[in-house]
Amino acid sequence: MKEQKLILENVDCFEMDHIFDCGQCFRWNKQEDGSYVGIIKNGVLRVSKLKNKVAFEGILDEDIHSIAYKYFDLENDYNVFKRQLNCIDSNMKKSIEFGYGIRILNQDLWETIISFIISANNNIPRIKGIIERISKKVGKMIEWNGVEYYLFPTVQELSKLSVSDLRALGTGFRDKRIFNTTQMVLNNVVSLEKLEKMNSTEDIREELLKLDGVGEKVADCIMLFSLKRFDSFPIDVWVRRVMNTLYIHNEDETRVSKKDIKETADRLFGNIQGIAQQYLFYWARSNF
DNA sequence: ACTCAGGTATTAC
DNA sequence: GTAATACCTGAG
Repeated sequence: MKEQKLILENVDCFEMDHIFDCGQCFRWNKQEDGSYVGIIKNGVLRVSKLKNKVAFEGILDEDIHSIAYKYFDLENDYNVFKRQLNCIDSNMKKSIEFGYGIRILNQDLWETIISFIISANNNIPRIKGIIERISKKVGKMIEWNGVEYYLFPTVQELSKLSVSDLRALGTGFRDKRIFNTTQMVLNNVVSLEKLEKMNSTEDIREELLKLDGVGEKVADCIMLFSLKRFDSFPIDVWVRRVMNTLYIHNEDETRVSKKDIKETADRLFGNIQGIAQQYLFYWARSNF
C-alpha cells in the first residue's frame, strides 16, 4: 500500500455525482468539501474535481494511473456512446443531458457479486450499511489521514463468517445466499478467474446464475458493473417503469414482461444497452 | 400498524 | 415455462 496522487486534465464525461449515484456502487461517500472517498479493491481513493481537472489521491496497492483508468473506464470515450444513443430518440437525448457525466465503473468482481446479492429487495442505505458492517468485521483495515477504512473482504475472509454471523450483521434472509455463494466460490464450483476470461455474455450469465442469490437482474448488474458487459441490461423496478412509460405503454407496468423489455432494449440500444440503461435509470429515478 | 425497497427461491398449476 | 408467495429489516 502506497500513498499516491494523480491529476488528469480535460477529462470528458466525468461528473462524480452522476457516477456515484447512478446505482452501480455502494462504497463511495461524498465529503463535506464535495470530494468523494471510496473504498475499492486496491485501497482507498479520494476523487475531487475542478472544472475539467480530476484529482485522484489515495493509498493503493498498485499504480494509481492504471487503477484510475481501469476503474473509471477512462479508455472509453463516452462521447462516442452518446452520439450513438442521441440518434435514437428525444427521450434518450433528454436522459443523456441529465446524466451527462455518467461512466460505467469497472469494479471488483467478487465484491460486486456479494453487493448485488445483498441488494435484492432492499434499499440503498441498508445495502451500504450491510456492506460496511461486513467489511468492518472481516475486511482488512487501512488507515489514511487518521481515518480507519475497511476493504471488502476477500473470499477467504468472508468465508470465516457463519450464516448466523451474517444474520447478526443485518443481512436478513440473504444470509444463506451470501454464505452459499461464498462456499461455491471458495471451493471453485464457480471460478472467478474463469468468469473474468470468458467471452460470451450469455455464458457468463449462465455461470453466474449458478450462485445462490444471483438471479437475472443481479447477474446483469454484476456483468455491467464489474465485467464491462455493455450488452447486459439489468431490469429493476425503475428500468421497467421508464421503459414502459417511454416505449411500451402498457397501462399496468407491473404486467410488462422482462422479455418485452429486453427485446425493446435489444432493438433500440443494441450492444450498448447497458450504457443506455444507466442514463435512463439515473434520469427516471430523479424525475419520476 | 403498515408499506416499501436495485429480486430470488420455492412452490404450485 | 409462467404465476403467486414468502422473505429480514428499518425508515417513513
